[in-house]
Amino acid sequence: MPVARPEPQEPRVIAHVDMDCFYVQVEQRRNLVLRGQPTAVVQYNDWKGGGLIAVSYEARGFGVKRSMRGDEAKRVCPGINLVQVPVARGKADLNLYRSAGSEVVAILASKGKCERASIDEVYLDLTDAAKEMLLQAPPDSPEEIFMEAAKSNILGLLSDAGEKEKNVRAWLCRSDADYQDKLLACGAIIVAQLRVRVLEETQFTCSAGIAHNKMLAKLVSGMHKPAQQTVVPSSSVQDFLASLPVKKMKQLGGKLGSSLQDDLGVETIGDLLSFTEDKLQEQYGVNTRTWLWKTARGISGEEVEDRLLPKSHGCGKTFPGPRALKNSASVKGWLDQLCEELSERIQSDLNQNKRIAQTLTLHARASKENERDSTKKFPSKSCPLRYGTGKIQEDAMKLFESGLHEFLESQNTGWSITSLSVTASKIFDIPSGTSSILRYIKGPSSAAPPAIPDSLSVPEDPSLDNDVFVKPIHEEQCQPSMSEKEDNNAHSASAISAKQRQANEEKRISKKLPEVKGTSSILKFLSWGQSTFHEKRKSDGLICSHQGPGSYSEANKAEEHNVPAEAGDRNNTSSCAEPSGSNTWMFNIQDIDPAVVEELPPEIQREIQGWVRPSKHPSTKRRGSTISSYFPPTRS
DNA sequence: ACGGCTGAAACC
DNA sequence: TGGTTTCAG
Repeated sequence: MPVARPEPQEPRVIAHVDMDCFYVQVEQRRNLVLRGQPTAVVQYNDWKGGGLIAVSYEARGFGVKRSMRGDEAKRVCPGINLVQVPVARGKADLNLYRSAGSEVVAILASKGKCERASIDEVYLDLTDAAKEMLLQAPPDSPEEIFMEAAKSNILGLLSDAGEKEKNVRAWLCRSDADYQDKLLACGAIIVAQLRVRVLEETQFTCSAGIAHNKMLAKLVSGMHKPAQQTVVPSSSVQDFLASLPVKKMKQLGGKLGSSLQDDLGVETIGDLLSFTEDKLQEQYGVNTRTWLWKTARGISGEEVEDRLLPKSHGCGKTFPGPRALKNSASVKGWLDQLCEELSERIQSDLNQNKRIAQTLTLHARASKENERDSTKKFPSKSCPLRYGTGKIQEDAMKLFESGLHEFLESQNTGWSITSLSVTASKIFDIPSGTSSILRYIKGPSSAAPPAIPDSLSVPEDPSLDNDVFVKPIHEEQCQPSMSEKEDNNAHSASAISAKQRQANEEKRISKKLPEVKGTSSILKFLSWGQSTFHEKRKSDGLICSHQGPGSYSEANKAEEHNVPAEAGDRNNTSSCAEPSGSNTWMFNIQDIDPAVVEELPPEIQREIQGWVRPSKHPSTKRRGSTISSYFPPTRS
């Protein structure tokens, strides 16, 4: 359900930039022969010619649509070029398009706050830049840029045939305009400039919408395509929305939009205006009602987030019909492939952007052998993410088994899996100055060395594959890791990540967030007597097993030693995949007593400082003896 | 037997 | 919270 946000009182200048048939453009840049030709990008050519995921404008002219099959597209447009998405590890590999998207983001982020909305879309908050331009009177922009801006489409600006560009020029610099329109005009010029730069530096064209909020900018960015931009002056909003079909509005393309049509007879956004809150009251919750009310009036307070990188990484594959997986071995095989890709991607994120993912989640779709249409769904499962391909594979398989067990409800029926996916989420920036901790996170085995002292290189260390105490590696021993230049899987240029990290760090401080939620790898530094703690699952909280002399088996023992919580202690712990028979306790990396830090090698001490802080974890409140020096009760 | 693969966000 | 659901492209 959409949620309305408070509207900033000051007028903003927001742009939404959308790449034109992006995957096609990426392929056309790789293979110039495809330029200007009817072209589509397709994945999996073996079944009915594969599914189209992007279509060039030439091909659209022939009636080729996204979500056609390759065969169908050939029928409609025999001359079409079908380019296949690269395949790696038996699945579509979108990295080529991801990094192309990053090229664009790096350019678009130069003029103001920039939010990566998807692989090929961004939002920009150009308010400051527009105000700045407005201070120079008259605004100075190169004629080349102004010419481009003059090609804008201005919503509500009536133009006699052939006079459009002249009228737009006039609109862009009319001196009697109100302040808001002047800001928008500057926004249009800035966006035109950015689009020219994108074209020059990447060879990609894009379209854009410029308005006072995200909703309106997004709404019009696709209105004139390709390679055009559209401006929404305040004065044209009412008329524009009045005739806009409800389904065109973002968030109303699905069930909510259908409900508005079917249940209330609302056909356009304008129709919504005649509905008072009372009438909507019977149908929808308060959030939806106020969102609808504001939306109908073109009001949207949603801010542009300062974020150039994705919040999660996922890889998945479907196994339709006869391809469904029916035994653990085949599931394991595919899961291994997916995890391999995921591991590679988060490793790139780590190396390039200094970000660590905390949670691994497994999703699957499944059906049971006999029950034709069991409504029962395969449950998602998650656990703390441990770096290293082998570990991810191992953990993912455990998550699968756990989910399968729950799915089957101890029935003895056969099953089949029709889709699998693994996702890495809860990604945090690593605070500057703590980067050497990364040496203890396993990197790609093919890693080549980077000799930069404070670099993020992650050396291969086979011992890290074992859940045992690992001695700190000295700087000299530091193996080189993958060079950043060779890392073509990377998500963004370091120029981006530096700027982004800076922004994130400021955000973190202002919000008083903890610097970093620790990665479980830190546990490797913590030993208790001759015991070793093994990281196990659960995101945020960690479930750890204890091995060594004097094993503790039951909750009461755990209590006695003030282990924060026994695994079954929390009502949702049962959803974790736990190794049967092992002793598991849950605690949080943030629960570590600062005293422990003193026992650690100085190098590590410095690293951990700032990571160790009181935990919010409710299950850590009990007080105990021995182990409390390691895992003190929370004060709070 | 399918649009496949991604991603974000709100709800409970 | 983690897990589910919705939406989008």
